Amino acid sequence: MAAPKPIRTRRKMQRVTIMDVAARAELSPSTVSLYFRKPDAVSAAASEAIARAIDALDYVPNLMAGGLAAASSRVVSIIVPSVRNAFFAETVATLQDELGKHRLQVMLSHTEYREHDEESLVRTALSWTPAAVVLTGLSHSTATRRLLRDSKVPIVEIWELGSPTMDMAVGFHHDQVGQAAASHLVQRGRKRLLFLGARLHEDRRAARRAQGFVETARDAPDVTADIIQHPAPASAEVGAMLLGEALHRFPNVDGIACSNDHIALGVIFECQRRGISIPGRLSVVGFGDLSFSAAANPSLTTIRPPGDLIGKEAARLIIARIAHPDTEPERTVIDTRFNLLHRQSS
Amino acid sequence: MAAPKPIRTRRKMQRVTIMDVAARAELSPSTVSLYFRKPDAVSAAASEAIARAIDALDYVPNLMAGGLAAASSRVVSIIVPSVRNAFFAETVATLQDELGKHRLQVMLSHTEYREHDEESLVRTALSWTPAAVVLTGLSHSTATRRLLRDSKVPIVEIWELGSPTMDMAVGFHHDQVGQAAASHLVQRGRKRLLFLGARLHEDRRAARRAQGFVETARDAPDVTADIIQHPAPASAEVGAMLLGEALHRFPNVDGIACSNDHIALGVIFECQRRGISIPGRLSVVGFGDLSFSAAANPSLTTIRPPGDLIGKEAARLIIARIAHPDTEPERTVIDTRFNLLHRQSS
DNA sequence: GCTCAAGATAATAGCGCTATTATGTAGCCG
DNA sequence: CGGCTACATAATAGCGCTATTATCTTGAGC
Repeated sequence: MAAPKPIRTRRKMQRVTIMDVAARAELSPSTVSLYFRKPDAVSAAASEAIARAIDALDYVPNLMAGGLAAASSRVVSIIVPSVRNAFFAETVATLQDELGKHRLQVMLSHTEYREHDEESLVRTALSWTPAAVVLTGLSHSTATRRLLRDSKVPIVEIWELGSPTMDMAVGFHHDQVGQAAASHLVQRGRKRLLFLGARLHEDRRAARRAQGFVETARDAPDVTADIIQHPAPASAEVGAMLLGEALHRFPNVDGIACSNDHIALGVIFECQRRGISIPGRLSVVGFGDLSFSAAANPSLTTIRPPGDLIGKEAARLIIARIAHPDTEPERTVIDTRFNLLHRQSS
Repeated sequence: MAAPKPIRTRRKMQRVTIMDVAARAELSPSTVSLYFRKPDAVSAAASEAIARAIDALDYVPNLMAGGLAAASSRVVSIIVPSVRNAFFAETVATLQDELGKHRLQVMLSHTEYREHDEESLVRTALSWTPAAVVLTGLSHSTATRRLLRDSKVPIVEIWELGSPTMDMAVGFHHDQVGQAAASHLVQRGRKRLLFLGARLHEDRRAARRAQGFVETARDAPDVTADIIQHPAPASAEVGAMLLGEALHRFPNVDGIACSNDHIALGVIFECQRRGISIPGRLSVVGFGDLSFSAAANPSLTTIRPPGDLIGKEAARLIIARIAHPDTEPERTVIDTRFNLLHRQSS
């Protein structure tokens, strides 16, 4: 019962491999591999021959093979609620730019604010043995935490600070944002305050800003504060609607903080239409310092979250961690703070 | 000279592999692999045993190993100028959502409007043997084209139509946008037209809109048209500045088209400050229909590019192509068109 | 001239999975 | 009840690269 030698017709890819390059350069595959990984270890003559061969053959390395062999990859997986949101877009873009300088690739996923989706996204992310994982916010399921912990991959949580942190974190305290807005309005002599918020049930960070706002406001003498919200995503139209509701329910409102500048812009537009003077009768504070905020009429007082800085710092932490894979990882928390930009609307 | 048998101490990863799962489920690795790739081919009993094993071991598949073995991956590489730009953010987000439904991952890269960077980005993209590559626009270097052609990977060019197309394309004609804006203003009886543009030297598509605008405008009797531009990225502030320059150089201007809504918003704000009536003395048309445009005061007439539709259609094409890898690929060009939204500003 | 270290290059054995082929096992037919 | 098919499972050989070790080449030092 002699086992017949099976003839395998494995699809022999026509792909140009490191072996082809080596053959053409009259060197071994090892040397070509070294050329990519540690160029300094290869002689000038060999380097040139390899470069010529690569060029002639139009060689494209196979990073999956490399990653498999090295049990690592230069992929950073980023999970944000949505890149449609200008805040996260800014951070993702900055991360992308900074990581790109170190030949790290960005793999992007959205939760669309559905937190329970995060686990499967993390699972897929880990399937690529990424160099790092970036998550938005601090609330993650137990399963997600376990997955990430077991993987031993560097983790950066962005855009929110508080407890507990998994590994590294870069962001700021959203309740402090609300506090800053409230303090500002109180300082301007406002007494009847409102927080106008969009999608607070899904956007935990906005909800924390709202909470910080009312708590601080209510600590001030003779000041009252409430929250008015709308379930739709933030837009100027929602802002206009919310102002209508605010005036209806609290006719003597004189200070408004908004969950972001889209809402605030809608408030400004609606006030123009209704002939309500800003900041004469009403002070308005936004959040975001979006592209239009400084140019608005009146220009919008707002709180600027440093989306770019968050991206930069997160990238810096990742790169530093990758550079020293052996040293005991250090838990790092970076508070980027935020800026209140006082303009005409308050 | 007997060769000593070398003892390899290859780092034996502690990673849970398909073999561990197989052992626990008392099945072969092949069957476990089949369970992932073709679940229907595995018996119910086996499936259950495998599922239990996966759960117990917290198995995370290694997609790099899988991709290497299968000579393919479920990664779609997307290259856009910048995700900071709301247009591309919208498309990227939609692509991400649609592709995600089919378990396709998005790898994202930015050119930052530096077209000569595209080649190296494409090169890296191809290193992942992606399922498809999505590029913005139609102008690519010869080397980029060759790389992509040789790779035989499905390609979708988005956000611009014209010649020549590499494989599939989804977008619209930007010169037609300019034409539509010009026709609209001419119809409204405007005679002294201007196109206000930001970063036209880098943003080819905006430049084509500008060109289409002046060409169409100048065909109309008694109508004159010019372009005023600024090298900075589009923002309301730049819009305000451009309006200042426009009034200075062409005091009798009565119709303005903008390279995007940020510019247009700046124009509106600046007109408010200067007491210039819109649309009484000046008609304004934007591009983009950004979040604030409908709520502006006056609401902004603008041309809406279907960023979400572009993403949806691109995803559809990719998914269709992947589903039929054998059939001869069909060159597809989808013209999504665009909408002129007539509002108060014109 | 010989030794030895440093610098280059090469040989080898996987990384964890999939595709392909092979084998086993019922179920059905005549 | 032998043979044949359909279905389920298993065995095997890579995919293209990297990490590790081994070997070869210089050139310095004495």
